[in-house]
Amino acid sequence: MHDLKEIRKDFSTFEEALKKRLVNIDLNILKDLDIQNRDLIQKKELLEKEKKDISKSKDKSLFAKSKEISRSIDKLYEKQKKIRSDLEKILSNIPNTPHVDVPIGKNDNDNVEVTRSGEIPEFDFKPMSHYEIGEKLDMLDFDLATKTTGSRFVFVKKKLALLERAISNFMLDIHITKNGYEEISPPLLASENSMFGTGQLPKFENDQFEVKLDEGGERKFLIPTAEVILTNIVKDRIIGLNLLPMRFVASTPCFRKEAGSYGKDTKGMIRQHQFYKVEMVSIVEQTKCMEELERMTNCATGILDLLELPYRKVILCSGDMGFSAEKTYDIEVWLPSENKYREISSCSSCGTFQAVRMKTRYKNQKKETLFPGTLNGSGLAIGRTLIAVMENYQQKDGSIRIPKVLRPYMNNLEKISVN
RNA sequence: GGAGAGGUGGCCGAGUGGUUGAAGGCGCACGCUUGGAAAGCGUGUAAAGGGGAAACCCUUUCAUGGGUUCGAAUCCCAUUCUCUCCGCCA
Repeated sequence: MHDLKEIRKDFSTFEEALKKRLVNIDLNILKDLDIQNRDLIQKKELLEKEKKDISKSKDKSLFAKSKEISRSIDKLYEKQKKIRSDLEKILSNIPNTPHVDVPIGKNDNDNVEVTRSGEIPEFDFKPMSHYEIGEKLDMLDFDLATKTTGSRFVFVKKKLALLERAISNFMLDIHITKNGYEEISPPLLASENSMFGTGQLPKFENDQFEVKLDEGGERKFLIPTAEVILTNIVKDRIIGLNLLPMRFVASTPCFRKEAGSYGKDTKGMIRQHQFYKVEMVSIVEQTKCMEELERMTNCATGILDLLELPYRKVILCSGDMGFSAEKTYDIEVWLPSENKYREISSCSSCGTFQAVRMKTRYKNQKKETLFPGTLNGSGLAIGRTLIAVMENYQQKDGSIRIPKVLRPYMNNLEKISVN
């Protein structure tokens, strides 16, 4: 969410920045409400002062008047409350503005490749897709998932399940021991308020799985990414400078409705309602976002380097970024069966956008209270890493070689084949 | 599910109708002390909103929302969250 005070300073610049995101929002309404709001606040405060003075004076002859003032204040307050909630409604639906580094564009066609890395494997046979490999090995079972649950779920079985677990543990270990992240095993449900904090709500409710706890309390949602729960660790808090930067990592299941992607990636486990992901989150001083974004992206690509998988790094254009992001790098891994790169990680700086929503602040050196920057990135999507390993390491006989770094996590298994 | 207790500043914790934004402690910052550190001593240290070029001023805030009152952290009601005990269960 944008800080109204900041927007107010320069409406036109803000409007320009928003245009880059191709959103159509009439800022005149916002401007107008803001003026009305402040006007009402001033009137109300004037009356409050008067009332306060009477109460302090303890002059009985003025008590009746004080009561009258109370009624006027109530009226003003009702009006102001309505306007403020209108303001907040508008503000909470405005996406973050793009950082100056971000290329202007409409959609993923306008994203810009930054680097490529790794060798694209060559096969002397036609490489199979991960689901062909998996089904032949009887280690991926989509039909079974359809039977027990429904579409867009999968059973991963036997050695492939072990491989999936190995990938998760391997990534976590690297981030914890080499990259300075604190390991967290978080709740998989998030409150409505937490979902608001990171920007999933109110705008993207259709993508979320809501869970009924029949408590009558606050609504709860299955996390679409651990970003939600890890970032909200600092919700409603003022953080001491000595605690920054904070870096958290968790490996969790993620749940998404994938509304609006009907017909997309229906085959295989590229796009599921449930998938595992290792997620990194950083909370940093607001001046250090770009620095941290580079660092975090390197943590993600570092995993692919170790797994010896070919990938490229892409910077998303203004029109393709997520709601809360100010700058995003996607990392795309090579998938032989599709003969193209597919997203395996997305690292974003949200600037102060989420901090404002979460009411997270920190004290800087000058003891000023400021909103920190928040960043999140996959390090990496586990399901898609599994796919990438299967496809890039596949052998003519339908077996899969195991990347060297994963073998210690799999009893030194070198190859997955039938039986 | 049954019974009870409680939500106060960055944190802990006093405070039961009138300068209480709120004692005390911890933490933090600065200064003194020291060869340097620790300890010790001294000083300072809430947030949000509004106004102002600024100094600064004003309003609000003791879980949330209502109520009583000229006046509420303090009294009443509702909601919510947390903790303890019992039951149930991984």
